[in-house]
Amino acid sequence: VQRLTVQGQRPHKVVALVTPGTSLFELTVAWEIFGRVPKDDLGVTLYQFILCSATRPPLPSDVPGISLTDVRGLSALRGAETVVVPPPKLQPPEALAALRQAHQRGARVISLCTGAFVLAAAGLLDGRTATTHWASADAMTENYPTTKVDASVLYVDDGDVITSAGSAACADMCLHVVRKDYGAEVANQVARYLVMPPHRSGGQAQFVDMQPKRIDGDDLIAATLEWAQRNLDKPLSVELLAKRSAASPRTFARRFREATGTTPHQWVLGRRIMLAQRLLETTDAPVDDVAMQCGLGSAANLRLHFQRLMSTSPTDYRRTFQAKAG
DNA sequence: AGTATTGCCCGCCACG
DNA sequence: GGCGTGGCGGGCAATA
Repeated sequence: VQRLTVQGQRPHKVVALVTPGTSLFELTVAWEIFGRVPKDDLGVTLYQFILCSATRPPLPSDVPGISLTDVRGLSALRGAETVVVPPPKLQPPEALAALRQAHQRGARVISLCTGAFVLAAAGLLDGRTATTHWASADAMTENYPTTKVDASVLYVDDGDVITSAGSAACADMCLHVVRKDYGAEVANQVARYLVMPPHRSGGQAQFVDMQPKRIDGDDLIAATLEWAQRNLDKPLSVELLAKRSAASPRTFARRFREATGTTPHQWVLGRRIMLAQRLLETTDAPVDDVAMQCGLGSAANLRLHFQRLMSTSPTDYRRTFQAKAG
């Protein structure tokens, strides 16, 4: 099915399917990331965000005293490019039918937390991999045996259907969607504005991507990044990285920015500081040694960048961390 | 802390 | 003419 989004056609229409008792936390996370923040260079919003329901407003939410008033009917799903489904788990049959119809028409459907049960009830998760809140993972496996439930990840991207795990993971997933729609740079801007990490630290696979990997040159960049990550102590000039990616420095820098949202040098710098953090936390190595091991050359240089990115000095960072740990 | 030098990066343009 | 690439140079951040 062809995605309805056309390059350059803005804003992308996001419709949240709500019901009495809708969970405000997840709904407002989606609203912040899609509805409020993303803007292009001219300050124009990149998403249009509206609510619709099978029930006429006002709809009570899960928070006492707060209800939803500006809610349209199910027909609003007809123009949706993306449908957002927050908890609770249950929706009336006509909502399920409308959801199914929107999906068949080509809309992307994304669920937040236990909203995945609504997708499952509509049959959208049959034979697919999905995730939901860990506390409900067993219930989902029992009720929908053809769905493979992976409770260990933040979200599962199956292309036209994306599911996210509990509460805060919704933010990671929504950010992932922004990245897919408008690129890493816009996503990073949103993350920075909301003061959340652009991608959770840790490095291990925290989301499952069922989409076929792109086969173009981005794989070469990815491989180079991985290599650079493991060799942070060595000099990592743009020229060197470009050579490893079999591209000219200029082209490499361009592709790099498209893929990561930053420049090569800034990315390397960020990784080096992350490594310094780890070394400061887990070893007693002198600051000079830490600086050498993460490729920053000298303690003075490490201090400079550490201060700028972390707003503390390396020794202070180590002290507070060790005080907490010990 | 101040200075010199290196290297980055981004706009611009030519080329295929 | 559109599109992606590669090279150049000015301005400036990063390093020595």
